Amino acid sequence: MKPVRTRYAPSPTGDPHIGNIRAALFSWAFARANGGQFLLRIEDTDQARLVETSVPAIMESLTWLGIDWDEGPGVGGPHGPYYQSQRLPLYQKTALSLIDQGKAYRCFCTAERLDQMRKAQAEAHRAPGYDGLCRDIPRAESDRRANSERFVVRFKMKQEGQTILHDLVRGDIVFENALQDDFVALKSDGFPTYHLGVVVDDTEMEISHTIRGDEWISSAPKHIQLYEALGWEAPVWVHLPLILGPDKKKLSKRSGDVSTLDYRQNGYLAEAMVNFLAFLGWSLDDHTSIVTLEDLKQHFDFARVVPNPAIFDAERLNFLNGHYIRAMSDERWVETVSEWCEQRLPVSVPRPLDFGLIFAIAPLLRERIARLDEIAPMVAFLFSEEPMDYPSEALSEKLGGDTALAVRVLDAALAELDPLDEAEWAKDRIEAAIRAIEAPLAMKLRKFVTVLYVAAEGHAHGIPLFESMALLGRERSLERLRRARAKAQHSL
RNA sequence: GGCGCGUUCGUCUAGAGGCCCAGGACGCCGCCCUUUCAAGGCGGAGAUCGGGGGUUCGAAUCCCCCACGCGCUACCA
Repeated sequence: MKPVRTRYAPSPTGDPHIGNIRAALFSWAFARANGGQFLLRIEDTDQARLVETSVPAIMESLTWLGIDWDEGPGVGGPHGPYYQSQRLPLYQKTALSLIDQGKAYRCFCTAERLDQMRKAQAEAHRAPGYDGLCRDIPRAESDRRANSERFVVRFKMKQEGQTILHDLVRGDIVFENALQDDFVALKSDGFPTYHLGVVVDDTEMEISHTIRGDEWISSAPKHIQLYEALGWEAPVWVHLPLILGPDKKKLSKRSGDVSTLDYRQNGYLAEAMVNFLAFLGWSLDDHTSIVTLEDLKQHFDFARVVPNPAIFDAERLNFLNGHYIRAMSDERWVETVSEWCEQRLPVSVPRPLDFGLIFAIAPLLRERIARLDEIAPMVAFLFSEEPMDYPSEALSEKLGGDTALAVRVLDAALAELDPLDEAEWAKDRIEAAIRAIEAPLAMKLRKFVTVLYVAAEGHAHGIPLFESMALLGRERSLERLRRARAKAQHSL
C-alpha cells in the first residue's frame, strides 16, 4: 500500500474560511493518524481573484490551530515549487502531450460565442455544456491558428459509458459520460484550471488521498478521466460534507462565515476551534464530545465521517471555548488575560499594565467568560481612575426601578465602609461591612447587591464585588459609591 | 432545467436487522450552590428516525417511489 500523503490545496483568494480549514484539519489528522505526511500547496491559478495577503493568512491559520505541514511554502520539500503559478511548464507539457495523443484539443471559441451557445441551450432547455465546435479541427490547422489566435486546451471527455467515482465517505457514484462536456484544462493565459492542476500536482506530489469538499463531487469525473487518459494511478477520493450556515446555505460571508483568523481575533481558542471543527462531520465514539488535536492525531478515520452536511452552531463553539478556558494551566491563563488586557483595554489606560492586578483578576475571570474578548470590558473598571460610564437606571434596574431604594442602599454601604481605614481595606472587612447593611435595610444581600456592582464596576455582570473593591482601593471605591449616589439622587 | 449528494431531538452527532417505544453533547427548562453574572452539581422536556410502499418473525438500519434541502452546471476554485 502506498504511503499516506495528503494535502491542503487552497486557492489564495482571501482568508481561509472555516469550511476550508476543516478540510485541512481532516486531511492533516488522517495523515498523522496513519503515520503519513501532510503538505500544503497553493493553487494560485486564478490570476484575477488573487489576493496578496492570502498565503500568509493561510499559513497563519494552520499554525494557529496546530496543523503543521511537511512540505510546502515555508518549509520547502522535494516536490516543489508548491505554488502552482510556478509550475506552469508542467501543466503545459501535460496539455501538449494530451493534444499529441488526440485526447485534448485547442479550442478557439470566443467568450461571446460561448455565451451565445449557453443562452441558446438554456432557451431550448438543453443541458449546458461545450458543444464541441473545435473538437475536430485538424491538427495542422490547429497548429497554424495557434500562432495567431488565442486558445484554450479542452480535454476530450468520453461520450459514452459511465465514469464511476469510488468515494471513501459515500461509496460509488455513477456518472453518465454522455452528460459530461469537454472542459477547459489549460486557460488561454497558460495557467491550468483547477482540474488539470490537481491531477498533475497530486500525482507529481505523490498524494495518496485527495480530500476536498463536497462541491467537487460533480467534477470528479473530469479528474478521473484525466488520470485515465494520462495513464496515471488515481488517488483515493474523499469528499467531505459541506458546512452550512444557520440559513442552511453553503457558508459564506453573508451567512456569517468569517475567516479562521477572525475567530482568533474574536477571542476563540485554537483548541476550541479544533474540537468544534472536528465534530462537524466526524465523531470519536458514541459519547465523547471533548476532543483534542492529539486525539485526532491518534484516532481520526474517514470511516467515522458522515456524508451529510452540518450546520454551523456558534453556541456550541462558545461552550467549547469556555471549557478550554477553564482547562488551561494557571500560568497560561494569566498570560492570556495579560495579553487581552494589553490589547483591548482603552488606550487611555497607561501601559505597562499593573501585573499584580492582572494576576489577581485572572482567577476571578476564568469561570465568567466564554470568549477572550469579554475580558477587557469586564475588568476595565479596575484600570481607570474615572468611574465607568453607565446609565443611572442601571443602578435600580434589579430593584424594579426603585431609585430611592438604590440611594438608601448606597447610603448604608457608605456608612459602613467609610469608617474602614486604609489598612483595614481588605476583602473580608469589606464583605463584613456590606453584609452588615442587610439588617438596617431589612433585605437580603443578593437583593440589593447589584446596586453596588453597578456603582463599583459599571455593570451588574462583573467579577466578585468584595475582591473588586479591595483591588480598587478605599479611595476609588468610596468615590464611586458617592458618584453613584449622586447619580441616583439626581434622577429621582 | 439537467446531473449529483443528503435527510435521526432546535443544533452537532451515536446507531451498520433484534441491545433503540433511539444514546451522548450544545442549547432550553427546573432545582441545588451562590455577593451580581457565571461556572459547577442534580433532574427534566425535546426525534412517531422526511413521507409512502415493500422485504423480514422483526427495520432508524435493506429495496423502491415521492417530497424537501443543498451542491454543481465558468478560460472560479
